Amino acid sequence: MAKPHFSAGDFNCRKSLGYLTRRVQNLTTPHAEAIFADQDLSFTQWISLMGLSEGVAKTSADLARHLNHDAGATTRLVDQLVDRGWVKRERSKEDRRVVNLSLTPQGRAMARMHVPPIVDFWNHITSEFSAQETKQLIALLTRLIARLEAEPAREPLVKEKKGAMK
Amino acid sequence: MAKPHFSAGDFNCRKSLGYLTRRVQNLTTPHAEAIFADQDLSFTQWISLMGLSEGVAKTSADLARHLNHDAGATTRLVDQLVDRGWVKRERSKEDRRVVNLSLTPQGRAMARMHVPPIVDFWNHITSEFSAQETKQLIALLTRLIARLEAEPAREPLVKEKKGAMK
DNA sequence: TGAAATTGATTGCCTAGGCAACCATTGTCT
DNA sequence: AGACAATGGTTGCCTAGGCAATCAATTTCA
Repeated sequence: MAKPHFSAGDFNCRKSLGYLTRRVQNLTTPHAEAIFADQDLSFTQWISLMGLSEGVAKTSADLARHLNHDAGATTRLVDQLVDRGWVKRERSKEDRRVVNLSLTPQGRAMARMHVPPIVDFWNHITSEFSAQETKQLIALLTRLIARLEAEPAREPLVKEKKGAMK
Repeated sequence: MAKPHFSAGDFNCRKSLGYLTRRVQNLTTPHAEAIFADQDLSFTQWISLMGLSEGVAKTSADLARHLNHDAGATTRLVDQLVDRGWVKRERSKEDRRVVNLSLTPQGRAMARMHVPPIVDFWNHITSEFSAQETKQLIALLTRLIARLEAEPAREPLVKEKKGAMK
């Protein structure tokens, strides 16, 4: 194992991956949400449709993991998508616990329709990056994700907090 | 302006920066929160203390921008930090609208105390990265952030959504 | 085989955070 | 100076999402 890259002693958030990735998220999300502000679907809903569209998720549980949402929240999210006729629920034949989700033609159209403004935004933001740099960034993030996915998602073992929340 | 890096036609979320950065966030946040699960402060509270500690934020409005939170939510967040004796509010002399925030010694200790486990986590995750690669990733993210900060945070101009939310 | 643990999904309940209205203060433009 | 816009902060209200309990189905393992 190589020398660690970060040390607590001279910690500087501006050089920490946690801070930087979070900051990217905090800066981009408002722009993405603005794109959906006058549409009849939210950014989160669009992400869900895209997740189904691209095969990243096939069930509610997939979607929950994908969005890092609670299972309950995801059920309600899917409810909305079903209500609007964008998603279809179908009890699985192989494993009767799972409910398979699929996009309706309208859902598919709704997902695809909002891709261009998002792509435009990112092209705008990365306009000063070279092709090489963009590629590098994508590759590094992909490796980081692979490493994180290998890491067991540890759940909060101790439910009680130290101090009373009151 | 160079050739754009992304196109809507052959969109693939696994190669999109929005998807990748969001995924990093979704995968890391649970780990970070697990670190605070048995403590008497939350991850968000710790981030706030760190923001004050590192001078990234000096006021409630700063903190709101920093966390990408609503001003109201931030007021209540600060309330909690003040109640616990970690943060002090002080009306500014120069601009009597602003309330300057500062860490108490306890607040400073609380912030610093939780740095090591976070750093350990990131060292663990990046253990297979070379020093060069880590540096590169940090540099690219930093440039991305600079570009995003230059971009005006567009607010939702049209308040009404297209379809009735009901 | 059968008991226990695991997983998927749903629901009720509760909290963190978004939205809007509000006031005070400051900056800007004429 | 005075009107108007912009900013900082607080509060009430509401919603999205977290937690826990529950049930059904499946897997694991003694």
